[in-house]
Amino acid sequence: MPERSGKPTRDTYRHGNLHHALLEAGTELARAGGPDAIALREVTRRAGVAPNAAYRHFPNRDALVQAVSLQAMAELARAMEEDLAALGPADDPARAARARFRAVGTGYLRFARAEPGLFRAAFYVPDDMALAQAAASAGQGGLTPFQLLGIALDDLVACGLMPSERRPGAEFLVWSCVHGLAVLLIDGPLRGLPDEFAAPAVHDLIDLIEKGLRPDA
Amino acid sequence: MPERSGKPTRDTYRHGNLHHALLEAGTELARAGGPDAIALREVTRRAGVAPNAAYRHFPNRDALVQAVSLQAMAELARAMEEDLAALGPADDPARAARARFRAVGTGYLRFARAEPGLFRAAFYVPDDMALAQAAASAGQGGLTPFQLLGIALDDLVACGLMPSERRPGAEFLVWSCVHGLAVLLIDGPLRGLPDEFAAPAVHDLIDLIEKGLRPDA
DNA sequence: TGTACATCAGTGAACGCGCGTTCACTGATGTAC
DNA sequence: TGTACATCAGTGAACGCGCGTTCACTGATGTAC
Repeated sequence: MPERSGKPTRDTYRHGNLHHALLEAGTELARAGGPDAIALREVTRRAGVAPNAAYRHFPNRDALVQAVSLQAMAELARAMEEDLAALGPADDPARAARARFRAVGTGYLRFARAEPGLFRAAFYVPDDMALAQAAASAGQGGLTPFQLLGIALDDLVACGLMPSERRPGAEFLVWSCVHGLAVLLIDGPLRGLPDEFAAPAVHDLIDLIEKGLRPDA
Repeated sequence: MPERSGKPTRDTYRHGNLHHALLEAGTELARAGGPDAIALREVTRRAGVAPNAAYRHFPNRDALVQAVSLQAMAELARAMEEDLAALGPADDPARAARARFRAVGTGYLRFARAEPGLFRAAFYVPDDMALAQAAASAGQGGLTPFQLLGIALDDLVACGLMPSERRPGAEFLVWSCVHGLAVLLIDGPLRGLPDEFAAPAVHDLIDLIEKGLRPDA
């Protein structure tokens, strides 16, 4: 007759894979409430372990949050890769490049809306270096969201859909536009906007960006 | 020999204008640490008053935070109006419309970078209606940031710099782009980017938007 | 193959913190007579 | 003009909460002989 309390129980003294369990519980908390919702005590509670047991695996709360953040960033990359993978084969390379560029944007925004908590966690940046940490936040293809966008932009340039002199730093411009809509939709004044209004906004936004990147005439 | 403690003191029993003092202290806390940093107890401490005194003026913490948020939004509007006011008189109406449009964007981003805490507070949206509250967050001109942007867009349309069929909902697209850069610069991976890199990004971003809005050729 | 022992993952209890909120109160202020 | 009184802004003390982190510990595991 085990299971007499609602808490997870163990029959072994050692947990087995506590590190992984903590990460997993932290991710669930972030999924529900963003990075601020990751409380060490609650995480250990969910792993069925004393609060201080976490300190065997992470130096402090912030380290756990950062680990969850990296995992969330990788999930974001995976979502973008999914949208890319869903594209049919295309004959025209320019059409294909455009489609891939759009998929990068729609994947990003789809993930933000589907997993707002994880999305916010992905952008939890502690205090120090920011861009440097980009590695290790890759999807299964091994590429980070930032790299996926970079490749899509390179493709646009290669197909003449974007002048090469505008390429340097273009990631940041495009990223800004897409990220802004994501933030307004999940946290900001557009929070809770139903799909039938959000979807065209996403479409129109990517149109605008694409048009803004194109050669001048 | 007053002033024996560091705390603000009063010689009157009544505070005088506690409501205002609480708002002010809340704004200072938000300025330094965003909306989450607004703690009722700290606010009352700064006003030199018992913690529960706040309840004479706000039903709970959230109400105070919302009041600070509205004030911050008004400051944002004021910053945008400043950039607009700094424009010299222009002969060509199209040139003037473009300049005003750009000023709306640069004002927004200037405020975000100058007052990141207040900027974040301005976008504190509790749980319920979001866009509805827009009123009462106006600058001294009586216009909200959203309205300032709308007027700028109307001007672009009037000058033929934007097709009128793209006008509906265009606020949200433009807002997204600018807001995204703001967020990346103050909270996100571009946090702490020095001015000499941020300034051209702002410029290029507004270029991209403007170009994306223009008629097709 | 059996035993002694070091390792170190997890325990149990406690710390101090700051928070939001509620209670019954007090006493200065402004008004009505 | 002077006095009684209602109002209500601010007091003082306390509540329960959940948090991150530290301490000295225990006991299962895996290794060395």
